[in-house]
Amino acid sequence: MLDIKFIKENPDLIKDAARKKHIQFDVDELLKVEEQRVELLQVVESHRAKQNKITDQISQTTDQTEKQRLIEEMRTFKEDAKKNEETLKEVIKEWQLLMLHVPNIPDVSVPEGKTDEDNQEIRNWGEKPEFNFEPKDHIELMEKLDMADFERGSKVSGFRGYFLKNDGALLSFALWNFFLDNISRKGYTPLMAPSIVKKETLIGTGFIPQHEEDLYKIKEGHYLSGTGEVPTMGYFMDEVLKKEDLPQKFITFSPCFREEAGSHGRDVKGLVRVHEFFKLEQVIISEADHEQSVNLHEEITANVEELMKALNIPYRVVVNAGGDLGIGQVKKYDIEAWVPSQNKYRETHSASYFHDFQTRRLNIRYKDESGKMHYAHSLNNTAVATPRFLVALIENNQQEDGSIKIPVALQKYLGKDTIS
RNA sequence: GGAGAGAUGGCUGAGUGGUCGAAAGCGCAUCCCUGCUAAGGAUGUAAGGGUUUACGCCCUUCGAGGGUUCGAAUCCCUCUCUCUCCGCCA
Repeated sequence: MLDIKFIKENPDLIKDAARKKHIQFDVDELLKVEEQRVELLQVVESHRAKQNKITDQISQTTDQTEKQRLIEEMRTFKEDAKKNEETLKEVIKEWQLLMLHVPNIPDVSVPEGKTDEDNQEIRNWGEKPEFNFEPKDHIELMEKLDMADFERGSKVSGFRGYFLKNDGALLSFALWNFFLDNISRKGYTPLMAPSIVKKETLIGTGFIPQHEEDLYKIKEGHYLSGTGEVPTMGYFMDEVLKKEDLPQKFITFSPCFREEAGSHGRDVKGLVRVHEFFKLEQVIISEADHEQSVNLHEEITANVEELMKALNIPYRVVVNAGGDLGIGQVKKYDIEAWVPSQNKYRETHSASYFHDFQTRRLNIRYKDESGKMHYAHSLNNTAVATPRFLVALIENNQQEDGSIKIPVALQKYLGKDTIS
């Protein structure tokens, strides 16, 4: 959500934001409704002011006849206002719905483009492994080593179901601990967050109304969150924070659930795209300062790159094109790990910042030194998402005999140097 | 699942039909006193919105939504959440 004043003063910026993000939004329609809203508001408010005045008179009048007369007067006076009050309510409803669809302004450095194919690589790291044998994909590798069971996964859970078994399970725990350890050490507060979340948190973070179809709805008003970002942002919903307590940095662990609506033909096998997975997510609530947001965005990206390097997984960082940004994102980097079996980089992490888009919807504010209220800024990035991350880890470290070499940094977390 | 209690400003907490946007305390801000990193005193201090060059004026908000009433923090209904006791349970 953006400030309506800002929208009124900069309609062209909104138009351009919608264009760049390839989002349909009619700013003029909103401005028309806004005009109606203010106009009606003034009529209704002046009527209410009069009403309040008479009410005061009634309470102060000692003359009983006069009192009765005023009360009679109020009865008819109230009737007159009813219609305007009701119209105003409807206009506000319409206004609120439109406001939820106003896209946030993408940063000037965000490249033009419609889809993730237009994302631009800004750097890459690591040597793509050269195998002197035919590399296998993670499915084959994991099944051979009894690390995963996909057949029973779909028997029990259905499409995209999976079991992780033996070292497949242990490797997941090792990764979680590795990332949690290293990132919490940087001052991020470990948090285990609920996955069952209320609708407000999803509206607040921008997943509803835009992506409701990708959420599992479990009962009226309750959903399974697709990311720890949602409950972590909800953590401070409707709160006023102290400036000196910012930034708040979290490393959140949570199960994540995604319908994957509209992606039925993609990544149908294996662990790349599943309905339920686990994620450690970095979430930051910071001061309302663009420069600080930018710096923290680089920080949460660097946190991951550092650990990718420690795990010796070749990756690249792309800056996402306008069309690949969510409605609230100002800028986004994806970190993509090299996947040998597919001979391409696949997204394993996604780092974005939102300015006050989410905090405005969630009503997360802080007071500065002069006592002025501000909506905070928010950012987030994946730390590690399993089982998808296993794909890159396993495939890049496979040996000719089908065993998996464990990167040195991870060995102490798994307790061995090879899976065989 | 059964029974009961509750939800008030940044926080704690009074307030059961008009004088309440709301006592008191804490916290915070400014000033005074003191002169040593203590204590005391004074004043101020909710948010959002409309309007205004500005001072200001006005509207809304006491968990959410409806209702009763000339008038609701206060009465009624629905919902959400919290707490206590019982039951069940990893």
